[in-house]
Amino acid sequence: MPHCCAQHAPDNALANALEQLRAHEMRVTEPRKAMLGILTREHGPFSAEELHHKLKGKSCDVVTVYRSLQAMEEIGVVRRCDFGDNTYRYEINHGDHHHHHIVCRTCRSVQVLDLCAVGKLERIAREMGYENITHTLEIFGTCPKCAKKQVRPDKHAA
Amino acid sequence: MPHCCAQHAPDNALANALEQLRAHEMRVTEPRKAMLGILTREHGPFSAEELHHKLKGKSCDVVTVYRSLQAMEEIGVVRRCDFGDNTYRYEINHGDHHHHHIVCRTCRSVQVLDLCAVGKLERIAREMGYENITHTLEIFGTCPKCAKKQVRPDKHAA
DNA sequence: TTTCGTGCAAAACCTTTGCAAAGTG
DNA sequence: CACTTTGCAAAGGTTTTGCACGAAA
Repeated sequence: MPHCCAQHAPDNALANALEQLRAHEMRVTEPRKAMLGILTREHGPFSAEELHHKLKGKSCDVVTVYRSLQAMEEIGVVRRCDFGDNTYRYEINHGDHHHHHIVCRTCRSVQVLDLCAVGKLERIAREMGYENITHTLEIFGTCPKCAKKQVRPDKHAA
Repeated sequence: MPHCCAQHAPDNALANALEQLRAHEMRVTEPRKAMLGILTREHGPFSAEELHHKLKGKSCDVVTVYRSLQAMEEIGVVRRCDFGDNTYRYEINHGDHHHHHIVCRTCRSVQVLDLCAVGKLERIAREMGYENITHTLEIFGTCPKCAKKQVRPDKHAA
């Protein structure tokens, strides 16, 4: 997949992320570099388990993955997504240029929606005195494939 | 709190919800009536535990609360919110007229944002062939109160 | 009566925590 | 060297599952 702009090319994104760690007085460790390497190179949010699994060689404990993701989420290096299956997933946070997801209610497949229109809500929040504002937005639906083979489309439909 | 319109007055909302259960061939049981009574009368999303706690007298098992909420979410009677603390919370689903929340990153207080601007994204999803489309949108920030007494505002800031 | 919902108990699951050892700046 | 991060083991907490019983349509 070609990248929209230089800033989001894997290498730059990785360098950026590491820079953010330093800016927040966080240590740049092997596990963190490895995790961010994956998150900047591969696309699509991963759960802590999935990410840990991808670290095969230079493996570290799953706990470290959890802790790192949490720390990096707090400083905005990664973004946390909730796809409604009791498991949080993380993706690299490209700042302004972020997107959202459509999650199939049935097969849990994920597609990207490269558009965000939440500016109005964030502005209101800011006017209410909130700081460090972020948001999460996920869209759910039944994907075309699943809609077709649905046995009883109305039973579990909204 | 006065209600925006008759449709969202507690009694009507409750009747509506029960009607939706029947429309989906779901049984109208005591626990479900009680749960929906609370969800239509009291405001603010509740976790399964919280809801169960509010059922004191006509109590049922927590498991039933979990199962009912899940079932009612699937048919769109309630909406599930993720406030980033590993606990799902549910609120009655007023269909079109829904709102969103600002959650304080620090004290977890919640305020309502009575506005939704996700139409564009939902439209795109529909054009992609998705059906039964819904979404979740939560805004996070540090509330004014917490921003003031923050010891090291930059350490955990985005 | 047939199907769906509930209770109870137990499991599954993801995530967090404590503490000593190791690594980073 | 001071401070942060990691590993391991264990706990925590929420949510799910199985099965027999009870309730709704």
